[in-house]
Amino acid sequence: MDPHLLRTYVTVARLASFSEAARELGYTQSAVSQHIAGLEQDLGAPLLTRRPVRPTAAGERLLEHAGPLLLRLDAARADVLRMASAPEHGLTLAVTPTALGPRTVAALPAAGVTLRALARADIPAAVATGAADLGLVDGLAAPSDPLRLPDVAPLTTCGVAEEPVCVLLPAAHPLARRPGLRLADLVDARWLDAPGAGLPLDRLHTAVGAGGVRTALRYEGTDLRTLTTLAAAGHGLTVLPHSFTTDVPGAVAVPLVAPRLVHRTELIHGGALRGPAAALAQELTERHGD
Amino acid sequence: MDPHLLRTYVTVARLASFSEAARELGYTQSAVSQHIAGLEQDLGAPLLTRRPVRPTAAGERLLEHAGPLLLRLDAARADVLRMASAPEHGLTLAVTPTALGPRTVAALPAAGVTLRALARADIPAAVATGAADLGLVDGLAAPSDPLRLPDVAPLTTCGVAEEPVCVLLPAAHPLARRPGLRLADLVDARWLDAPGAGLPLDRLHTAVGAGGVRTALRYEGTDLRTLTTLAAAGHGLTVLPHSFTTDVPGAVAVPLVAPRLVHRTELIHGGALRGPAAALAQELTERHGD
DNA sequence: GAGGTACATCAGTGTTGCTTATCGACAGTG
DNA sequence: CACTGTCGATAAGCAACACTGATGTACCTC
Repeated sequence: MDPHLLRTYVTVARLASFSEAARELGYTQSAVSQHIAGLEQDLGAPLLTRRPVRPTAAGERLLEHAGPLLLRLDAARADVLRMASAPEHGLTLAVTPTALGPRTVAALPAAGVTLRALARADIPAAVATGAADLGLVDGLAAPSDPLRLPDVAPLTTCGVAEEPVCVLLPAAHPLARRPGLRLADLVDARWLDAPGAGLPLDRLHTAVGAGGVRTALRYEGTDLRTLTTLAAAGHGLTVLPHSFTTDVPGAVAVPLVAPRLVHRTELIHGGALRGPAAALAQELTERHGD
Repeated sequence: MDPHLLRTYVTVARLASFSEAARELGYTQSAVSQHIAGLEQDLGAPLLTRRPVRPTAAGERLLEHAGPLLLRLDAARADVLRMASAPEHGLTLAVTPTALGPRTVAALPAAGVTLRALARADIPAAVATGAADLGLVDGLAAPSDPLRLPDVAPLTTCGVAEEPVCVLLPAAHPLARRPGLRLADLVDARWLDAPGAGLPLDRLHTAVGAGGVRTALRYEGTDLRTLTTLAAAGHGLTVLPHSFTTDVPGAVAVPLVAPRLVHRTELIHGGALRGPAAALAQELTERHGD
């Protein structure tokens, strides 16, 4: 199970071609063929069907393992390398759109910051591999409850903010006048599924049961403005942290009172914080404590 | 970053000796020395001090990565190998002491089961590497909230039981007559820290703040009877699922009403369930649903 | 300072892992 | 139905690698 073999395996599976994978990896087609043969012999089972090239059942399973495995490997290498190298001057911050609340924005230093918006699931990986110095992830959680993050590497997380979550309803919605909403009131509603821009709905799923959250429209972009516009136009409900629900024309934000969920933002970083990253982390965490 | 090099690195670090590690791994001392040198050259930083042999700062960091990494690697190999081999007859179940509630015990088949009691953190690893067919892990969580498990491999989890948690108090304790307890009532109390037998206290930590849960006595065994005896004798409080708190002489169990936590048990398994493992998993999950 | 222990280094060698070259299987084409 | 191009498997050759065994060197003990 040499990582090199694993790497060629995943590229072969991705490209569905031995020769293409060889080109991409800088090997000859022969070498790739031998890699796969070696892996299959090592594991005692065929991993790919040939012609067309497609993973077998065992191959599918291996693919599920291989991604995180190679990611961790990269993360480990990057992490140790980072310790030896000098601290850079710039500061790169990996964030989700909804993780950048007003308080966080205020804490950013005046210059020298690069913001990198990523999907929620990619932020730990970015921090682990050193693509970002710090990460800000957000999500729904029970009050003072840590978020569930994929652990690609030994990372440190600490909460930096918690605020109420609101349901964004069109102004004309029958429930828009309510002071607070229970999720149970909304079993018949349709939701906006916007994994890139909004908050993930899976937390609502677990709270209300699998069938309870039905999605009306899926938005694959990362723009919050679009999301709120869609919500105002009645294409579906969405949940957002309170500070993101002010000034949305045509829509009303009603706090979600049950289940007791908060919008939680966590700062995540690798081992040793140095330079401007340390200062920002200090700034962000000192108020919240947690 | 060859896994072989990583493996010799961790054994050298563990044994604090090149020669000892060589003996354990079946290499010559020379080979081990070359492995470490290769790794250090690859990463561009010394990983170990010699005489005495001890990890450097970068080495410590690498150690944190190496364990999970090698574990995942083993898990991947075992998982794929399992798909190719025939299903065995026996059924091995990895459990924590408090995960085996009365309903779970009732569902076990009459014969052919091996129970393996492990530390909470080792159960995912055992299931991932195939040391056990199924795992039962428990812990404290918000109602209908999944547990936080270390992800060593792509595993499937599903809830099988939730029940109230109780605080076990000596019968003479001033709060023993209360119908229910809030964690806030217990800020002055001392706790039993029993990671092997009882439930982990870290969940209480997050609920009440870092300083709020102070431990009086640490018990490193895995025997629940000892734990309840210690609690009854006033050596500290402990939290247990309700069904484990009946018939404890000299102690009274009072439900914990705030924060809203339940004792949750989850079944965890690898990819494809076959043979008796599938039957048991079916039996355990069909009632609870989740 | 002699002896012992423990890690580093060097030379030698068998194995591995790659490349080039060739083959067989298959699909599209005239 | 042969012709041709593509794709993966296989064979042979060669260079690099990863071991072993022997030797070197630092440090600790007595």
